[in-house]
Amino acid sequence: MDAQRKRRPTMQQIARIAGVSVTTVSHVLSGNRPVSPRTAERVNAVIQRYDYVPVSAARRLKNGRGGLIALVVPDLTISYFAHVAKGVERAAEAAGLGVIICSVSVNAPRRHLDLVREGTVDGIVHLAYNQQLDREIVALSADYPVVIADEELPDATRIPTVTADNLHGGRLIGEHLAALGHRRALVIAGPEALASSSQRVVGVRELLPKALVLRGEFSADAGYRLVDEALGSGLGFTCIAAASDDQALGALRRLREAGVDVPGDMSITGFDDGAVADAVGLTTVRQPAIDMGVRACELLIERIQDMNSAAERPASTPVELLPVELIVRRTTGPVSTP
Amino acid sequence: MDAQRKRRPTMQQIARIAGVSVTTVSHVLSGNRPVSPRTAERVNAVIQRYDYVPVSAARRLKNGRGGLIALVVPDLTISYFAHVAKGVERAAEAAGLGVIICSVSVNAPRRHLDLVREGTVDGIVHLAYNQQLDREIVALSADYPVVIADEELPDATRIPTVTADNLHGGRLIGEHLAALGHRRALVIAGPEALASSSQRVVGVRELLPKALVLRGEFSADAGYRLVDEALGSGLGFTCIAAASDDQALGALRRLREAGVDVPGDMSITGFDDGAVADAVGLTTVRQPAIDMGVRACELLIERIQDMNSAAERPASTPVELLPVELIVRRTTGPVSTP
DNA sequence: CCCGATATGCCAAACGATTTGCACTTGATG
DNA sequence: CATCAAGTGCAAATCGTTTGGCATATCGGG
Repeated sequence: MDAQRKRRPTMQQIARIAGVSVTTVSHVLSGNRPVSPRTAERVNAVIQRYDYVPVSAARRLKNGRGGLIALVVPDLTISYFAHVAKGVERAAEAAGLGVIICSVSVNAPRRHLDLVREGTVDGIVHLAYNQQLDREIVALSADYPVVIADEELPDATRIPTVTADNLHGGRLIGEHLAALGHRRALVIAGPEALASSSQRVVGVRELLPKALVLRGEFSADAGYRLVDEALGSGLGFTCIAAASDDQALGALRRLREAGVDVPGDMSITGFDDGAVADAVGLTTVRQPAIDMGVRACELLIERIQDMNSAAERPASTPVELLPVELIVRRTTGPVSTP
Repeated sequence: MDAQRKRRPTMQQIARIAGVSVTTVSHVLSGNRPVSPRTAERVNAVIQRYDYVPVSAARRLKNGRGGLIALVVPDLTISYFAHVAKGVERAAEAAGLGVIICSVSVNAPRRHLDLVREGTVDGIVHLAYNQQLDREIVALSADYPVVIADEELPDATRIPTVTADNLHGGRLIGEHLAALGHRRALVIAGPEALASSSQRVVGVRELLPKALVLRGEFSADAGYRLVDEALGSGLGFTCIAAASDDQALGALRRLREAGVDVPGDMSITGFDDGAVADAVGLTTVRQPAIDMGVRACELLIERIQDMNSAAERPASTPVELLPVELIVRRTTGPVSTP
């Protein structure tokens, strides 16, 4: 029957049907030049009727931009990142932009950088995490709009950056534990190279100077393993401050296996306030994930405009810090006095 | 200083520098015509040196495809969906395709459908959830490559679909609870219109025919509210089978508040086996989220090829069912005999 | 009723890569 | 030496939209 595949109408055809020129149709769509209401209405009617959508590739090819930005995420299954993504989407939508999200692939970590090079997107928000990419990001940012979120890159003073106030977050944890009478703490930190983790540790130690620090990934497994180590070594401590909720979860599991009562015998805190924190009643620091996404997106939009207007770029951009908040739940309590 | 913005090289320039024609450069890239190894190497060297990446818009404009597919998700912050996304990405990468992810926006739910209409992507995997979009999806699928995942759409027999074996999952729950001696159950179902939820309920009731069914969203809040209702009405039951982990979580919270011991006084099960399930020790049914993503992506790739070769399309496509698995943890136990 | 101001529409040239038909140069093969 | 095949170049058309230059219609004021 219809061996003829239904073809999407082109702007030419829309113009012909509406009885105007392509120029006019284009201007109805873009609003770049005034069009009489009557004409506009007629054109719009035809567009509706034929469900016409302009081919984005043509537009992009012609004027370099396509109204699409990308968010690059290490791993979407980490709920914290997913929330940042939500924020980016919200802000982008408000600005009339589309957002696409890409996880950085293990096999081809640079693939997503090409998205901006090849012009599929106008700019990217990069959730830093993978240090191996840092240099490339910095290099890329010289020629294309890039914004860093969640992590402060060393030697990247010229890239707009937004992170949580990790230092203050650490202090909040420290104050809370100290106020409960704790003095000897085990701090489970993230990878050393990450500024966010280091800042948190610094904050905690301001209030608990004697804290012992162990490092590991942000995962639950790492938390489990490190607590296992610490217990094995017979180190004495009455509380654990983890650098992420996931680590805290792993720690909790290990403690449960060891028959340690939380918070009776041991207090424990996380960082992030993801969904699991609420589920298990974990005391933690809430990072404003959604807000972070929103701000990052806004910064990117500015950046795109700046680079396009060929304006002078400032020599350095301050890092924007977002406020954090202590959420007290059921895993922290007064130090036990046997 | 450098008021001159650095411009990305065009294929023309690459060709000139390498001392060949554009034709040759293009063929080196596409492999569409044999090129001598020596020439290819020289061209590739230049491409490397200048970090050349072809403008994707031009390619897409010329030959209609761009090697990019989209995954449309209701809400990425639901960890189950994030895992499906991971699977899609994995399969796409294996096929040399790029993946972009978009959450369906509340304000502009149809925005992402335009991604395929406007040709930004070659096809989409749609995680169904939002019934209001169902019709549009069905309509869209007539002209563009679309695959449905996770949910079976009514009247959509011509759209390739992959879901978990929800019926069997329900049976597993039912068997497990029945084997523990439970007879009177409260089933917390999802929205009625969703086939996945209905299937789960049917499965449970095969083994526990007397089960009482309440419906609500898949969220924790809904679980909390429904259990609250059930307790208030003084309905007698010894176990709760929720249609999602989140609902189960809400239910658990309400039970804790009511001082009901789990699993001593009440057993409870979820569905999904997301990260939280492990964290709180919830007995649940594991859906193969990642596998689902992989299969959906593979189906989409087939579909894209089929539609492109203008082949006859089969009148209907069978729904592909993925196996599920019961994961027993700490929230289920033998019925209490007072 | 005429004239300039303003609003609106049309034409055609880009944008950058792909692809096709044809011609040409090699080096190898019979 | 004739022939063939593979490798390569050239020029041109194409994809669909945008946009600057130019032509025309419409309107108010004098």
